[in-house]
Amino acid sequence: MTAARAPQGRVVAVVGATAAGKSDLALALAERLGGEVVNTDAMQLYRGMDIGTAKLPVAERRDVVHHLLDVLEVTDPATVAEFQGWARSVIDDCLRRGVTPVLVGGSALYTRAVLDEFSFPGTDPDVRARWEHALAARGAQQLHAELAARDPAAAARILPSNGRRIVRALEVIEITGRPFTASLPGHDYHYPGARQVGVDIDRPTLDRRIEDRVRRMWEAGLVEEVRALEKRGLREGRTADRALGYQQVLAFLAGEITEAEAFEQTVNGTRRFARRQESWFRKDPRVAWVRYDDPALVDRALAAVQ
RNA sequence: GGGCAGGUAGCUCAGUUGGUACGAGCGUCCGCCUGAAAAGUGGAAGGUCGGCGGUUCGACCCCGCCCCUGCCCA
Repeated sequence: MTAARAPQGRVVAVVGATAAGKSDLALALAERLGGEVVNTDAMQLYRGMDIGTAKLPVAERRDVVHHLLDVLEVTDPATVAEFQGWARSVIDDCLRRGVTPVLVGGSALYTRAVLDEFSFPGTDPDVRARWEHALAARGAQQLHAELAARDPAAAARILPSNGRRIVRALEVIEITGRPFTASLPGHDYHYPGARQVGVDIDRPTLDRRIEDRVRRMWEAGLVEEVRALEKRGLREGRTADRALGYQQVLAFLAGEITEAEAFEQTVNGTRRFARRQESWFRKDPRVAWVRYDDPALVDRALAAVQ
């Protein structure tokens, strides 16, 4: 898992906000480079979650090989650490074959975990469960105080209200016996030949495209898709049931909100998500940005990854 | 034409028996993020309190007129 052992070769990643046009650009780049697409989207990992995740239909993949789509059941939890392993073996295999892997996906943490030097301290279900119960029973403030006693540095960086991060910090400290690193590592590529292209799009246009896309999802039968997945255990999922669109349709099917509210909440939630994605990708100085509506989009992107 | 209710942040609304608007949610903007990340989190910026006049030391809150919205009666 060290940089020295990573096979040499070009690795391309297409990043940016949802609905900006990443999938199309990645497909075009893969065609031009004779490469293969590698999904880095947490939700497109799920089998059956097609409409709501805007997964590129097989018929539109133009004979380009796509990896890491449909590898999980909706009842399976998705985790970054596990994904990192899968993605790296796919990428390493591509590189050994002399093929350029083209990563695409909106999950920024997943992309970075694969592309950068990023190692995870491990996990222990029992330890985790114990801290989660402690969180439920005592509250985030109390646990934060406990974290402060064991690891002042981590406590200083994690807000007292952020229960999830507090639990993970306590878990890591307990299983490793060492302090928890509460901040992200620097921008060091695990793959020396890595290049990132970002699709740049203005907010008003993006907001419009998001609403249009969600409307098309509804017309394409998102509600039916969710109903079918519900029978396969979507509700019991740890990760899949949180996906935008799915989460809202589940609430609608449970009678908690109306269908119109589910639609609206999906649009708004997706817009908020897009903003989070942008703030994440924007701060990575290695990303070369290309305008979504540039007539020479593909050529410019190609030039940026040479 | 008359009556009633209302016109406070981009939106939906709180609020002050007259003393510098404690505003809230949503939205917007900015940020954080190491095994749930389409998740989880923090902060900031926004208001001549419909308009004009009057009363008052002082009005968003009182009075008058006007404008706008909704409902009711003619």
